[in-house]
Amino acid sequence: MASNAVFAEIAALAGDPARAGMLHSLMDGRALTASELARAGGITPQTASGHLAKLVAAGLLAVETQGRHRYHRLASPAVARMMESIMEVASDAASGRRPVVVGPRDAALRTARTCYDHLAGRLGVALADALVAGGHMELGSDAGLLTDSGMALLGDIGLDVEGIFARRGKRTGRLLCRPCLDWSERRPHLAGAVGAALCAHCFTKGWIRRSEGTRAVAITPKGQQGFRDVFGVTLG
Amino acid sequence: MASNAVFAEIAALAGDPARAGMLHSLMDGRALTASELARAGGITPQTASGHLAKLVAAGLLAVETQGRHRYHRLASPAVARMMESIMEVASDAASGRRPVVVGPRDAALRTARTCYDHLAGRLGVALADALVAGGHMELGSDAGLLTDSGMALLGDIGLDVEGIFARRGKRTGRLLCRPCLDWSERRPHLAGAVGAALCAHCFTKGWIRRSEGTRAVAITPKGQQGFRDVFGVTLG
DNA sequence: CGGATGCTACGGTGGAGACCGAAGCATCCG
DNA sequence: CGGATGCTTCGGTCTCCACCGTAGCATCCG
Repeated sequence: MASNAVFAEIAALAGDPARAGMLHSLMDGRALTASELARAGGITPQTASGHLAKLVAAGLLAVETQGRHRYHRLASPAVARMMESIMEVASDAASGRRPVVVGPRDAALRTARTCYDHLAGRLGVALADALVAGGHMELGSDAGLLTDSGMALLGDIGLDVEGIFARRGKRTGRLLCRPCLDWSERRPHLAGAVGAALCAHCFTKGWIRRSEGTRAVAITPKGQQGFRDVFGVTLG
Repeated sequence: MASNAVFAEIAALAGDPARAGMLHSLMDGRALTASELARAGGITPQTASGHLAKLVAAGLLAVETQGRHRYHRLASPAVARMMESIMEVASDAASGRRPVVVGPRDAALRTARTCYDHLAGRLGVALADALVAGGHMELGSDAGLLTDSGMALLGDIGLDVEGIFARRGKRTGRLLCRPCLDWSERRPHLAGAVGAALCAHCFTKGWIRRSEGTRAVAITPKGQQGFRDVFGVTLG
């Protein structure tokens, strides 16, 4: 089968430490310049340039030139899903070998971070738990479902729920949640179209703010209040 | 982050052509001997032995010794999901470059095959379509949902629907479908716990039969009738 | 226009690992 | 017991590719 060669090629591209580091740093959905990615991969710009050319040629990354900068981002949600699924296996492997030692530097990441286009970490898991507990969502290992009350709740805080379904859900209404295993909490959180919309909404409402040069996000005072009032979620 | 190294290691393991071939041949969920896998990877047994040792050590494969044979299988559904997601990206990449040339040898595979633990190919897609058309299932890009009538339908043909939920769906009932993009049809089909149960049921009922040494499955005359009567699905 | 910055192209070096042949160990069978 | 089969270990070869230094091209800025 010819598809086997392409499969191996894609996996091998993700399998180099430097490239993996670059891809990893793009998992928050933003676009970064070649220099920033070189730093993320721990290599010189000229080496990174070669790697980035390969990744773009293979369709893993999309690139956009802006002046003398070249901004790279993940080419599609499919690439992000691939990364997530590899992380899941890697997480299983790592936990099987060692009792999961993580440094204190990861504290911010563990509290709240973006995972491509949705929220992860303790915040992401807590939100998912709250939605389930409140009867707003059902979440299994393979799929998630937004209930009528969940649709109403998200509509109340100003989310354009119908718009999400119109854009992404071609053949049905109201589901389109997707569980995404959290590597730090080892519990599913809310991904998919609904997760992405909720995350974007938190940014525009000023509930969370990106931290410089990391996937971690900071919860603003306004966010503390919002998460408590709407979802009953309080994070230390 | 230390997790980055593990990530790269896992991806690199999948990124070698020989190992990719072996993993690919295990995607039907069966367990194969080291010799069979060597043939699948196009390498000698002694080379395969080294590869398999690495894959087992990394937790991608599980191994069971039976006499002088060592049977290897995918270690978990997570590994299968990882493979699928890489295939999805590879499929995107390949289709973007070439107009997708597939040989006639793949005809059987395109008609019906197993995808780890569920059905794929024209049969898999047709079943998913039929379930959606009949109002038995809703299927979005991120998730799927079995409706009440779908539960009844599967119960009628003798599927232990409640048992599935008891075993796999810890926190909810009735969803647990998962869409899985079909690389030949480029359409979602039915995966997840429900897809696995349906596939297993088709085997035990004698509707489909494995072909020797391939992921393709043959539809028996009994199956032709069953698929037509229950789902209204007819395949050439 | 001239210097600084961001990125890419080229050439050479070094190391990792995929591969096989030969040989050794366990298991099955007559 | 002795030959055959399945699998693994060891040693050596060879190819591939990640890496960087140097240099060149485009863009921005004073």
